[in-house]
Amino acid sequence: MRIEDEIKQVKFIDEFHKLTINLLFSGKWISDMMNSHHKKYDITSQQYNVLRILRGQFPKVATVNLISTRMIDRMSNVSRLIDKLESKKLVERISCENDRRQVDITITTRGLDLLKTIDATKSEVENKLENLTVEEATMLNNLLDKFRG
Amino acid sequence: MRIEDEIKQVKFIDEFHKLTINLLFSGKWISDMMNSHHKKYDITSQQYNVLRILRGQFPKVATVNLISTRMIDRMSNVSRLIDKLESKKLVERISCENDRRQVDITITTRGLDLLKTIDATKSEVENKLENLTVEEATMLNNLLDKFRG
DNA sequence: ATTTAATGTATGTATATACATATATTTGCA
DNA sequence: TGCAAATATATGTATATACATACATTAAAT
Repeated sequence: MRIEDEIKQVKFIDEFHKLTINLLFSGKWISDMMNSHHKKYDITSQQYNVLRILRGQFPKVATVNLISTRMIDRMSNVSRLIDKLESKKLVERISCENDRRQVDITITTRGLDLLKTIDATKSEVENKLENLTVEEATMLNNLLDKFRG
Repeated sequence: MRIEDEIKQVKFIDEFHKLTINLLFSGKWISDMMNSHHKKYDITSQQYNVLRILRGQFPKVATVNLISTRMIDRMSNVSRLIDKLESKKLVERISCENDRRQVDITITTRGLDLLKTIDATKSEVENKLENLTVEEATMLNNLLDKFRG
């Protein structure tokens, strides 16, 4: 569906103006869909993202700092995000001995299982991906990277 | 900058997986930049968006309903957004006579002036747009529309 | 060695947001 | 006409988020 129909706007100043709105809209659109998928498993997309990062590190530990540099949606308070995951027993926090400021975080077996369950079910987003060919997806990726500079 | 460098992720399952992350990241990236631009003028991007919609209608009035169907980032409570704008005297609310459920909203002169000021200064986003040619922007727009289906 | 700066994490607080629900009014239909 | 459903907007509430700031620890400088 064309962006002008999505937001019922008939005219844009130019193709660039349209692009900023299209990017804002598409980003929100995809994040809403992912959120609704993750919500079925009682976590937020941010929490899911942290779990993915931790699985990528597993069995190595990760610090709060490392997590925040790798997050898609960087936020100031990763601590509270970890609080949530810890209370659900999806991650573990162990204070680091070498540098006592640091906190080492690992994903638990339960966390790994949850990820496996979530990833086993296809989200709406993944279905939408079928609208594009591999070539088109590659082109989109390159154009997005080029746009951000 | 390539998305893999932005979030320091080396491997993606495939080009589609990379695309979902790239879209999420790019959307957040652009919305953060716009937010910081709007913040200088003491409004949020959502409020800016509403003002733009109202200017598009001006001098006609707009209802809450019309505004919400045209918003980039649709939200449930446009009412409270209008509250904010009203208290800043950027919009006016007049209850509609024909249908007393409706509330007619118009942008004030002050609101129009603020928009003019904001749009006169180029945002970071607009500078970034120079990374792309018109052809590339058009291609991106088409690919985004096709992706959403 | 002692002070200062830098780093890593956590927290206080105000605001924003999502979601459910309420209120008022109008419409449609038995 | 009278009453249920639909529509338009507003509000209550829990949670999320941004932003500033605090705290503890380590590194650097003098």
